[in-house]
Amino acid sequence: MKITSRFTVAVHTLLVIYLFGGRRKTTSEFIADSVQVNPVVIRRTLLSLKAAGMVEVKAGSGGASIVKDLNDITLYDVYRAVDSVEGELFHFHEHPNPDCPVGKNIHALLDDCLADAQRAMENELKKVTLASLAEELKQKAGGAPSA
Amino acid sequence: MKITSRFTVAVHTLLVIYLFGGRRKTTSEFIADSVQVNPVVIRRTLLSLKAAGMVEVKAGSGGASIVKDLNDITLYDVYRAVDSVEGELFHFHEHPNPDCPVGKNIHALLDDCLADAQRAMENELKKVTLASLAEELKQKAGGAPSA
DNA sequence: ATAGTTGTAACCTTTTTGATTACATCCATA
DNA sequence: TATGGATGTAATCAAAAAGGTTACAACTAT
Repeated sequence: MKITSRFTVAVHTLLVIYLFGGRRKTTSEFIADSVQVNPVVIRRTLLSLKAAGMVEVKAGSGGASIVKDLNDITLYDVYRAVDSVEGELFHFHEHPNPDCPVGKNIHALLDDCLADAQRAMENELKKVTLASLAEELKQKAGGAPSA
Repeated sequence: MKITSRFTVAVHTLLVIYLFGGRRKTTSEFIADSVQVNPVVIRRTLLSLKAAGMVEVKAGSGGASIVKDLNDITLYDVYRAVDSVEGELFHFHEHPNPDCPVGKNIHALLDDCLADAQRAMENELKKVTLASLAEELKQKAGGAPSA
């Protein structure tokens, strides 16, 4: 199975707000047009990012803005903010037979390994800040985006 | 989202065959009783493990046996054998708007990071051999399992 | 007041998993 | 060589999760 696209949608959302913030009113509809999903999906994403203290959303008048230093937001933070993985990454079969020596011990045998693997993945996400992505984006997109 | 339990089921299956091989006929039903899933699920698992060259299954008479040195089987090999993750671990939103500087570049920005994260997770799985798990299992289960 | 937005519930569809049933095929052996 | 126990595999089913979509109340700048 794959990790939900909420994660990449959320990163995309932050980058749109960053790049267009100030020059445009970054409404859910505007962002949705860049991500190409339903505006409600973006609103839900913004709620998560707001709960994580990354953005602020103007209720009636519209528009989102970033309220945390992008140097202090890693991909891992975004990944967590939108609950990309609920608890454990690996899905265990739930009722191994406790009357079998394998069934009785399989959890003890695997839990640590699997947790290590998950942690290794998450630690990679911690290495990347939104600031570095934003910087790279600016270079790729050229100094003055127009779309 | 979570990675399919096929993975932990497959590891469990191999360990049952290892621990009881020789003393019992490890049929799909016997293994299913330890894992606590439907025997057909085990048969499908065994087909995957067979295709990966890890086990041999006696068609008519029944029973599976391990045909590869457990030192040469890592958790990663099992993970691959049962297609735990099909391609990319992270699910990307599929149609970002190419007319937006963010939509146009989001893939280029994230693909490497996400691939690194996935690779880090998989590399952890490569560190663990079935032989080490089997050894640990023997210790935990005591020298002479009876169930 | 109004027009444009957000917050949020409700519902639907699609996809994926795994459970289950069913049965043809296979094979050791009695 | 008939048979009983297994496997291989297709066909369904149901449950869970993710997104898409509609709808609308509440909010706010003007």
